[in-house]
Amino acid sequence: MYRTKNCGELRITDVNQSVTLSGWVQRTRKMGGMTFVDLRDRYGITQLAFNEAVDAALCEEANKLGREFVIQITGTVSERSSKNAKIPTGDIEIIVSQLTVLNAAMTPPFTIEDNTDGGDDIRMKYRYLDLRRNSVRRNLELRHKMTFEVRRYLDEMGFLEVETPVLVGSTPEGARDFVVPSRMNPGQFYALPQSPQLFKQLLMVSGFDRYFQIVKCFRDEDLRADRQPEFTQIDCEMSFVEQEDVISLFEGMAKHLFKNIQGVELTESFRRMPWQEAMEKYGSDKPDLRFGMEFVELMDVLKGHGFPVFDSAAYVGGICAEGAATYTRKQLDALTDFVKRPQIGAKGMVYARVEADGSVKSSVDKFYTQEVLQQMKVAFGAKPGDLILILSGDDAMKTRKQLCELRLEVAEQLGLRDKNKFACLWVVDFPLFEYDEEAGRFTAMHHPFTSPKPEDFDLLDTDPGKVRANAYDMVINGVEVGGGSIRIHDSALQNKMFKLLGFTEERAYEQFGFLMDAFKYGAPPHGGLAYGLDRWVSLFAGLDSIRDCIAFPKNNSGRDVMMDAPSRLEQAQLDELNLIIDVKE
RNA sequence: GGUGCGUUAGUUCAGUUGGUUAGAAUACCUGCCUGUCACGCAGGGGGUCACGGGUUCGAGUCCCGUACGCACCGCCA
Repeated sequence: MYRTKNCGELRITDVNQSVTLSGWVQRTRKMGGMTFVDLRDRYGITQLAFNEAVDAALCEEANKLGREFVIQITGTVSERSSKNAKIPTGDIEIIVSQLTVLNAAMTPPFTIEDNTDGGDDIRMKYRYLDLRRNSVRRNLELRHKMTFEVRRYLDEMGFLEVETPVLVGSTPEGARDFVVPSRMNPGQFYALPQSPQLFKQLLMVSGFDRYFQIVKCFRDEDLRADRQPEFTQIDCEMSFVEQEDVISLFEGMAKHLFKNIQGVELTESFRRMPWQEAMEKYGSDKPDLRFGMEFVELMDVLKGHGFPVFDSAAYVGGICAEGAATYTRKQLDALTDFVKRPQIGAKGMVYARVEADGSVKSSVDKFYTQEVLQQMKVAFGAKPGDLILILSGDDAMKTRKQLCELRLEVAEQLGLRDKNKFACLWVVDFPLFEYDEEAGRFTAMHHPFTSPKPEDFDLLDTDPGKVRANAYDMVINGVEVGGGSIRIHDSALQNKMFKLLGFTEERAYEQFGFLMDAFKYGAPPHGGLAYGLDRWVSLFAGLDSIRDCIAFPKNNSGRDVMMDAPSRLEQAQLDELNLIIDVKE
């Protein structure tokens, strides 16, 4: 037997027990005739003690142990003469009588400690060593706990977990597909699913009623800190439901997770915000509501006073940062540079500070009377000590997005984006379509199976851009953790959608014929939602990147640097797949 | 496809105005040390300054290009 106890469970009450432990050598400390070894496994650290005076040969063996050696020991649990209050096993140590080296280890390229000396790159290359560290291991434990609680909740609610295929057909809409060549069908390819969307809708037609799946999804798009090419969704679908039913059940799941994972009891209903309002007040469809700083539109107040930038603008708006009048010129210049970065693209930034006497001092004082500036102050409800920041531009939507970036940056600087605080909301009433300038046509904002709101049906023919969808996103702290919609279950309406999206009838049938056929055989009204597991775990763990809660993530270029994938194929393999590679070097 | 930042010891980084032998911390090795737990003390080894080109009497340092990494924009129904 390799072990009778693990390295995290022995306590003072276990003294005098004989135990066998196995694990990794975290560190050895030689103190003359005494040698201490910290033995680690995933449960904790237990100190081993060797005494030269008692067994010189054994002590000599212990002195030869290197970091990360895998060893097995047998000994007696003993009370320490000097205890370590910092670790749970700190009251005891093992007086070792037997030591076996199960496997020696090379010196690891970085230290396996909470505060490792390793950078991201090297940690990813030796991810199996990185995973030995507490911080990374804890993230995976949290992930496990979350999927466990999700299954518990959904099972209680009568949901059935059904697996759907990973080798599916490619569809042109949406993100790029990862494709897999078919050996048995020369020249043909499978795609990896971007989501099990069609399958879960078909399961509703099949009468499965309440389905879920914790499932890998694949999108061949550029990566970000919160985007991996393969990621995990908690994918759900329900029959005979309206938007309200879906929202209420999955708000319940969110609350279940908050309670059982975070220990936070959320009693109030999540706030609902129409998409239109989110865009106007926060310049984003996923606003961070941990703090205020709502946009205030200033067209009426500031236009027509001779400041050319504002006079010619399509949008003038600002935010009020409470108590930020202490910002120095240098800090304000830095903020101006921030919004002028190419990624954000603002032309400039105007600031106005409310002085102790209530007067307003602005960077564009010469254009405005104190009276106008006071009107502005009133519009924000600003107090002495507050700082007003204003952006303007020719494109209202773009300017709002710039103001959104500024709002988040200022909040970050003021410490308002507290990782231990959570602000949950539903963004609802998304537009059904958005206009794609490049393609010169409407595309589905959510996906082509999303149903329009019945009261907007008439607009489908007259003004598609104004049609609102039965779609909803759950947003926590500015992170879109999930989203869904009530689907179309009527083949005529689905046909109409495809037509509006620029599909010919033949093309629509070729791509989605099976779905339209299915709708003709008795499809129940249905709808659902998918949560992004990786993002949600990151949120709960306070991580900056979803990579930290994925055991073996891809790097920025979509590579697995550990196994060095993707890689070239052997010619024989290419031949078998009927593939000719033509890479332009 | 684009923008910004970065690449120096096993690792994390510093390296001034371009100037002699490129440093620190940590890790590693050796010795000392009987209650350490980030042990301590003494000593030691360890460098293709990412790669290619250019400027210069002289380049880790300046310029151009390439590769790689990170963040972001586009993209992500």
